[in-house]
Amino acid sequence: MASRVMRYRTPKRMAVDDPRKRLIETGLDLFGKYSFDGASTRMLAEGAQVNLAAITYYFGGKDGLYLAVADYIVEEINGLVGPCLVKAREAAEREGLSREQGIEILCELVEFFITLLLGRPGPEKWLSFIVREQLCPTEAFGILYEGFMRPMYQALFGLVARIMGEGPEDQEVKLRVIAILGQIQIFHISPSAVKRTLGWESYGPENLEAVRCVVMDNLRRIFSIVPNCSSNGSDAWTVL
Amino acid sequence: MASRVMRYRTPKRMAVDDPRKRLIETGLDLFGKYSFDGASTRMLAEGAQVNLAAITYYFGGKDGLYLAVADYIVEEINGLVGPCLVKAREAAEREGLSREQGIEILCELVEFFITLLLGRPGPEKWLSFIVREQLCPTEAFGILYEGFMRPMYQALFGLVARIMGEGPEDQEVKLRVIAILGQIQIFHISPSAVKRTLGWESYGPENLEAVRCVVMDNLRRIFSIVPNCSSNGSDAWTVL
DNA sequence: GTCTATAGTCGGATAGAC
DNA sequence: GTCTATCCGACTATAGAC
Repeated sequence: MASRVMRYRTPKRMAVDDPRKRLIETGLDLFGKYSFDGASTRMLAEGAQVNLAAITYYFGGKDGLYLAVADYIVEEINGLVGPCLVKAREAAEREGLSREQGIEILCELVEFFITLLLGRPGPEKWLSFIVREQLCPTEAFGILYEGFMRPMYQALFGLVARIMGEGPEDQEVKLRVIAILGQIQIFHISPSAVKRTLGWESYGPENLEAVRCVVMDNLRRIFSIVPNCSSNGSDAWTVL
Repeated sequence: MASRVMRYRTPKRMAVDDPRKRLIETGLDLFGKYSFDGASTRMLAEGAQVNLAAITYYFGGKDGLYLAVADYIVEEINGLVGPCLVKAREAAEREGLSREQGIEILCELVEFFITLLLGRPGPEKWLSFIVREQLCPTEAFGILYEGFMRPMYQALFGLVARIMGEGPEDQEVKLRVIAILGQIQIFHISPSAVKRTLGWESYGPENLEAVRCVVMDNLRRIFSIVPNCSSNGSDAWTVL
């Protein structure tokens, strides 16, 4: 993949103590925490324990580092969820896939997302960065959207369309998928409110299990029956 | 209410052309769009069409304006959702409230939230401000949380606890409420991704109706039956 | 590749006229 | 209350030694 950051100095290998990598990971942390303007080059250099001038040397400037962080997020996410999406795409096109099988694969996928996002310390940082780009999109948003959002949505749309017996471009399918992702997303995006409300200090294993349990249960309920949700006011329910 | 902003210059009335009010509304807009650091005092003054020195004069500085915006958001939200929360609290304590009645009131409440947040141009600005405070809480987060989040959560917990036949402090009740709010929240927090994915230019009336339809349907499905979601792995379903 | 020193810009706050 | 002018600190970027 011809990454954008390659326009500047590129090392042979990305070693653990590579100043380039340290800068990107510090950028992910600080841009996410404090926003682009809130994270100064001095903070970034100090956090990565590199010299101030290294930012310009490696990335051409603060903007370049910011875009490199976006590239980094895309690579990390695709590395982790890529195999799952392949599975989802394969299922969506499989001949004779039953509704139950489809739901089961969707459940596995959602469960994977929950564990991935809440279970480890890293991914919470991605979310802050991504959310800020959603609120006020810059050039980095295009990298994120085309890099992992579009493929992820497409895979989920295809699978859920299959479950609901609709086309992957069906609007209700898309809205249903987005709503489900919203249930997961809120636990990352509103950690302060969630923790304060629930009296949690952090997302420990038992808290993660409680979230997983409720979201998965909601998911199964939502797909147990699918209605005709047309805007003509019809409330007919059809069992597929 | 003894608002924090009252520590500085206070006008007799909050007129439409009041520079104080213009600054607060501009602050809401620009802090939400560009973050605290991203919105400079010069941008704020120009946006509100007041002199640069007015910020210090009225609010003691940029920080004071920021906190005043938080106070303003709390007042606006409470003015709009306050009556609904009263209704929810009343229902939660009503003698002989049936499960169906409880669900109906919950649906009305959620429907109100959806229309409120997606139907008008104003509230989307609150969300950006609030989300930024969630990602990186400052003193303003306490104002927001105590001002409207806690009361709102409490009211919803009480109602849903009643529907589920649990106490308002039950963890599953809380998680269920948060997940439902997540379904609504994602449409505000990820407008860029949602619009791009759905090919929407904005949240017009017909789009709003589509979102409402799916979220309300999910809501009814989730509460049609309530399972024992204990962590011992039991998958028993109990109809209440 | 790494570092220091510094240039040039822009930020928030303030003094003081009106 | 409103405005102009200005101070001072912090910021990003760069030149150039090593």
